[in-house]
Amino acid sequence: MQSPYPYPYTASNDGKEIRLEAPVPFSFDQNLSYLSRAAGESMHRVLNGCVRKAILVPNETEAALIEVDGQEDGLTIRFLSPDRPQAPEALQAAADYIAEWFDLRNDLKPFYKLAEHDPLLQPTIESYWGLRTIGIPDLFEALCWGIIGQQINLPFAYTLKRRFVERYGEAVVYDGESYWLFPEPETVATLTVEQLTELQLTSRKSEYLIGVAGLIAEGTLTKEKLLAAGGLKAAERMLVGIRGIGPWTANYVLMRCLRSPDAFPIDDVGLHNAIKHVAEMDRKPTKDEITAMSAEWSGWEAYATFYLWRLLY
DNA sequence: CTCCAGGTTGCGT
DNA sequence: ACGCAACATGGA
Repeated sequence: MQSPYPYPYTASNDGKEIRLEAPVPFSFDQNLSYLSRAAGESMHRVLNGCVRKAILVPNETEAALIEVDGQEDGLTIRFLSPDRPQAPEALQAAADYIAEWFDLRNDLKPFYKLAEHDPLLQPTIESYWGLRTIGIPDLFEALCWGIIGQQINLPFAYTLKRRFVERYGEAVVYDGESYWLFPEPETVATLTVEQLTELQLTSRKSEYLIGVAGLIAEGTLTKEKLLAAGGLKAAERMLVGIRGIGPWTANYVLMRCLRSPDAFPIDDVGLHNAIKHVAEMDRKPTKDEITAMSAEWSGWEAYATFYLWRLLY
């Protein structure tokens, strides 16, 4: 795991738009298609071939609403709100957010090379050429989403997230639509279990969310500490030590937030179903079978998982 | 009605 | 270390 560098961008003359180059393989359409797939998603909105999302930028009290458009070789990010030229820090923050969101810092060519010769992955790289693991750059959001999604079906998980976000988050309103910011850990840390069970989260998940919020609010748990832990396994141990975070959630977060290409949520039932489907099995694979099938994915388990998920979701 | 969902904990062998 | 009930509710 490497520490992130400022992602390069070029700014337009009006100071409201930036352009990022994307490394090959990249397809904006594939990534937009992924972002469009979940009707219940509350953290972004796909409109007219673009995706809109509210983000926080440094030195501003007001959240920004950005619109991301793209082509085969890059992305364009426009500030819709506030509608004025942006400070360089805000432009850089948007560039870095998008680079994390679309995983522009990982070079996928080695994954494509190994996938070409892999019976399970070969069909996926043809169908989804240029798809990147769409991320969840905010650590608290990634952990909450992992916890909320534990052991329930995906549509219900989206419903619970929406209730949580719309109750405890803040919104930027634009064109009559609300664009939500994820609730702050400082806010969630002070909630009671009852305030979350009202939303139909289980009392256990409510405890987990409040606990994780506290760890992040007090600075005990940060992305920087996870990145500095000393590799994937050390970061995983750090996460699994937290109540409510098991191996699945830890690897899910390492994959979608810390951008570890070798994170591997091997217990994931969606992965099991995808393998059953693509390998034309009449039952789900055992853990040992998955270990055998994934032996050649070494270093790219996260991408293999994400591409296989795409077959089902 | 039954079974399964993008699992984890805590307690029992 | 490994097995297993409990958690709780929605959707097929």
